[in-house]
Amino acid sequence: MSTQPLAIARTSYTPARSTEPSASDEIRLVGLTKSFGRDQAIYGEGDPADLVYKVISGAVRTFRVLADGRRQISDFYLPGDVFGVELDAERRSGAEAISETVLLVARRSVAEDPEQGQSLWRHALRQLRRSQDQALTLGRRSASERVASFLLDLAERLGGGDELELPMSRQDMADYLGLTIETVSRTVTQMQGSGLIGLAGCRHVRLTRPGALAELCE
Amino acid sequence: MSTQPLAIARTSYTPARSTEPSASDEIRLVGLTKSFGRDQAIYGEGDPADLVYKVISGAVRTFRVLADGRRQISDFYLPGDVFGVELDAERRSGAEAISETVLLVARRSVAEDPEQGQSLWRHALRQLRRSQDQALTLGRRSASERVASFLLDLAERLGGGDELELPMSRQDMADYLGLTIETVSRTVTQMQGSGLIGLAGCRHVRLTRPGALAELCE
DNA sequence: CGTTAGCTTGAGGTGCATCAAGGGACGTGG
DNA sequence: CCACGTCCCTTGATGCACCTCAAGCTAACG
Repeated sequence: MSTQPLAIARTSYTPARSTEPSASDEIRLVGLTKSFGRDQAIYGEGDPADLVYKVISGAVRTFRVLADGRRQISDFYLPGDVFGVELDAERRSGAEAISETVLLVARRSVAEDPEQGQSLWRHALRQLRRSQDQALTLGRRSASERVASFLLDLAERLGGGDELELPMSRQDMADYLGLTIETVSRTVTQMQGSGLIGLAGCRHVRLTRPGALAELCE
Repeated sequence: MSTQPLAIARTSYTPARSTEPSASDEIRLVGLTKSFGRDQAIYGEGDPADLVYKVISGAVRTFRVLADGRRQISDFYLPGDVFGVELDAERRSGAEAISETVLLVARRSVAEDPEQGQSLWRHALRQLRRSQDQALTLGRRSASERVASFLLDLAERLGGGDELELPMSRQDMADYLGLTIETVSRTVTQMQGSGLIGLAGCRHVRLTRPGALAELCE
């Protein structure tokens, strides 16, 4: 749980607007901004799905849990990413802030506006592609292959450099990759040992041999 | 490979039209029908993605393969299902007929027609939901839980009865569930032994205790 | 009635999970 | 400024679920 008491979500009453250039693929959202503390729930499974979100700052995880508590993280959302678009009226997964996070909140109808053109189904297809990539990883890759593909994907999403700050804990990585926290930790340590990556604190990673990492993923 | 020499795809030059009632969720396609033999490729990874398909009869698998041949089946498509809608101009996965199959083939632009309204993004979101379900299964469920959820899902898609004919081989099931063929076979045999299912030939399954199967999946 | 492709079954190995301690960083209070 | 607690990460020892390797078996088909 959070080290600080969970903040009540703070809603800014200054109307905000998504600032991205309106490339055809960008979903334009208009709404309010809202802040969330670490580990704070944004919505839960079964909640009404009448809002959509765009990450302004921070990071978000969406996830499903089985009855006995096993958790699978569906995806992580970083600044600029849109999440919360659902097929039905109810949430099929939960969403939580990973760290102190600011979101742009819009009514679902804004995203579904026909004015948006192709952007909504292109968004859905991008999500689908990511989910299918994840399924390939979960179904057919070894632990080190999973971690390698995760680091490469994250590095690219965070700007493409060879140095990155992990926004999430080892437990989150494990629940995304279908592993245990111990296996993730051991795998990262081994990668450091074999010179594939460098660590400066457990959250700061440098990809020293990105080519070798990519080979691991084929 | 196929027992019979792979048939050249037979194209019917009778214009055909998808016959479903135009519920808001149905993608209406107009095109030609085309037949494929067992294990025949419909398209391969990297092919131009300018066509979309609807299954008229038979069954289809889409899949990705790693460099060393490991294969992950993304999904199976049954009569009435639409597949082949892609984000980019190139296929990111391959598609093959599982058995003798007839498809309705349409230009991609037909599916992307704004006239279709919400049906396209609703289709993409349904696919996404299925893929996320699969990710939960691959990441967090045991072999018997995987097989149980697979059988329940398939039974529902095939009409909801408690008796079903598996359209695919054990190998296909294994590659969808992230297991080996041996583990799938053993699991099915055990389920028969414990009275959860009945088998009449390896392709014909009766769900004798669907409730118990559902409990396995939580 | 032989051939073959796919399924099942068995024996043994292994990659990752589980269980259990130890760090190390950070914040809090004395 | 240092003692102390807490949370998270790491490391070690052991176990097991599933994989691998290797035969058999069954059914469909020529």
